Amino acid sequence: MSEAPLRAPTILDVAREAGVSKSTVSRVLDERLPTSNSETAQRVRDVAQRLGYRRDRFASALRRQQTRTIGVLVPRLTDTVMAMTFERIAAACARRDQFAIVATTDDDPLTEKDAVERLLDQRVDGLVLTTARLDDDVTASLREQGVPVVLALRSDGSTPSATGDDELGGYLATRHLLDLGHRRVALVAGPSYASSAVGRQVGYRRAMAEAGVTDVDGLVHESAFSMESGEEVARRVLATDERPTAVFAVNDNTAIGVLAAAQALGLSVPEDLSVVGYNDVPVSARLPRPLTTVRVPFDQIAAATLELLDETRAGAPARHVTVAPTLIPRSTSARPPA
Amino acid sequence: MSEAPLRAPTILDVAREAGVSKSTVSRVLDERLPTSNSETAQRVRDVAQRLGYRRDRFASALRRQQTRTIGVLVPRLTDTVMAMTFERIAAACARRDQFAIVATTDDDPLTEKDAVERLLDQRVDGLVLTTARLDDDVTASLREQGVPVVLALRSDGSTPSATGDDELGGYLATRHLLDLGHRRVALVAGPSYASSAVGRQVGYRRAMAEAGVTDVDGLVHESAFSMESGEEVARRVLATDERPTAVFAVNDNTAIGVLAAAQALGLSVPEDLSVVGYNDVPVSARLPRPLTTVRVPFDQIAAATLELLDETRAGAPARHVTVAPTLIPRSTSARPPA
DNA sequence: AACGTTCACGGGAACGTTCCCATCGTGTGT
DNA sequence: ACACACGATGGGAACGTTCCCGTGAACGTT
Repeated sequence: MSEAPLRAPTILDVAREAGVSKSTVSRVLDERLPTSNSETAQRVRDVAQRLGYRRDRFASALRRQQTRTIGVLVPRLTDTVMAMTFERIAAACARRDQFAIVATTDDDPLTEKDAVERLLDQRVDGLVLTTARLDDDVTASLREQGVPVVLALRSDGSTPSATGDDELGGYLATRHLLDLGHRRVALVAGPSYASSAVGRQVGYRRAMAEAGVTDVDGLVHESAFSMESGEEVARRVLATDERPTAVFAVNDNTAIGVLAAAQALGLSVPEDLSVVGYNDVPVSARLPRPLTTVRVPFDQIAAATLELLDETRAGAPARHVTVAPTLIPRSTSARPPA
Repeated sequence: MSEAPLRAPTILDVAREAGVSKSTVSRVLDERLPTSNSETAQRVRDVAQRLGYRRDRFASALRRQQTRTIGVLVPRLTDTVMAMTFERIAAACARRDQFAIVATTDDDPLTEKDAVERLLDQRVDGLVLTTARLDDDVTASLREQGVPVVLALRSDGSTPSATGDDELGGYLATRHLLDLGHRRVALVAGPSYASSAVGRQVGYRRAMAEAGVTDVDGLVHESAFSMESGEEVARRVLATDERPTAVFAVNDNTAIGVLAAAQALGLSVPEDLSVVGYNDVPVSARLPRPLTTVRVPFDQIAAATLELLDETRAGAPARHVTVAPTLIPRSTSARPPA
């Protein structure tokens, strides 16, 4: 039998109770102004606290014309990389008293259009896209509408972006395999519309060239980012006569697919085949055979993303932040068979 | 050099352009009213479309006193089960012109308090909790505040809830192993504060009792829901003399941990040990040894959740919806060693 | 033809906040 | 003692929408 308060207390209730005007309350409670410690301010804060006042962000947003909410677009949240990225962005938002909302595109341009609309309907102050395609134009159309946009994880060359250094990561992964003595190192590459996949491939090629392996085209196999396609591609690649002794997969999902294919073909890892993934998603460390992979500092990317968004809103020129990944050697990489 | 419109068009712009009053525009565009096809209505809609009018949900929410936004609380999004659940809830929301926002608790009561506050700050119309503990009181305190709350995936006995039939699922999983001829079937149970874990254990015990295995207490081992704790528990359990020939793990993560432990101990699956998981997260089908598991219809749960939220808002008495899971046999379960 | 009923429409207040501006009291310098 | 500046305060308009209510036109009934 709790008596629910019929109406949430407003700034007027606080004002009346504290014996000041609503303007004063508004000023005291304005988080953007320097906090005053005058007697009045103290009293107002006390009263607000006591009444359980909480600002109506809708009234506030209506007047201020900004919502302190940013929208994040991801292909899907069941992709752990995307879930991690969003989680970190949301946490970074919380720290700066903002809020992050998310919508999924399912990698489909039509769904993406729709998702963008739904985020804009929420009147977000800015948009973070993790879905950028090199062949895409959503960012252009958004910029035309005056919506601040920043890319995370991927870049498109023009829009401000915060990404891992994919070329370095690709280089490190490949170099690790080369250092173990492998020469026939295959790349299960990602789709060419994703800058991250392209970058990793560039790193791979650089490492291979450095090691004197010049003819790599036959070793590079495009795939999607998924486990399914990783498995499918690997089944083909590993069935050939000139089977590679190691595979660098564009991400952990793909690597897991490769591992499944190896298992199915009766190859043991790492004795017959070394595998390196990318991203270090949580499951990677817990696979029956813990996966050698490249760890990306997602929280640095998240933090940078929000800073870039601020800059963009302030009209600064586009800037590109990249953070360095590190190789995490585990049990799926070893010397090649003799 | 695109000339960004300085100001988004408002209802007044539409009214002026269409030669009617703002009231009329508001009525025509009110999605809750039956859509009129009068000439005026047509014209207003055309103009709105042409000007690119989009309703300011902040002004709207301020006046209507409801936001068409619901808040979802999950432990973490990197848990694929939670990501799936949220994705389905968000999709169901989109279908009914609502929006779902999410906050994470990291399974920590303090963080949870904070997350709830942040969702309430967003003035959500209702809250969905996937974090309910049987020993908890957040729901009570929320109800006192007059916030509509429903539970998903877990229940607490009193709050309205939409869950899978965990007892049935536990029964199916265990029965599957028993039918294969196993008798020493261990349960890596989940934490006792989660109704889902408790339900699965009840189902397990029922199946075991039916099969005439009476003394199961020594076969039940509590764990958290994580891969880590699955591995840790399994390392202990599988090292004993009276080693079980099969393990039913409370969820897929735990099962993956069990698989890792088996690998580490040199046991091959399913020859030496059968393993069954729960939830059928995407990775399960793609493990080197695809995991036998129990599939939960998450979209039915999501849809039911939103219906329950409506009911709760309307003041209906608490109702509990459970949906039936199905067993998905894959490669980690087989007859016990002879 | 007078009347009541229905309906579409418009004016204006309200939602809760912010912010511009005017007012007032205090302190400072001359 | 006076002019002036400055800081704290309060009144009121504004943000864009919804919704109550009043007006008048159209229609049907007697």
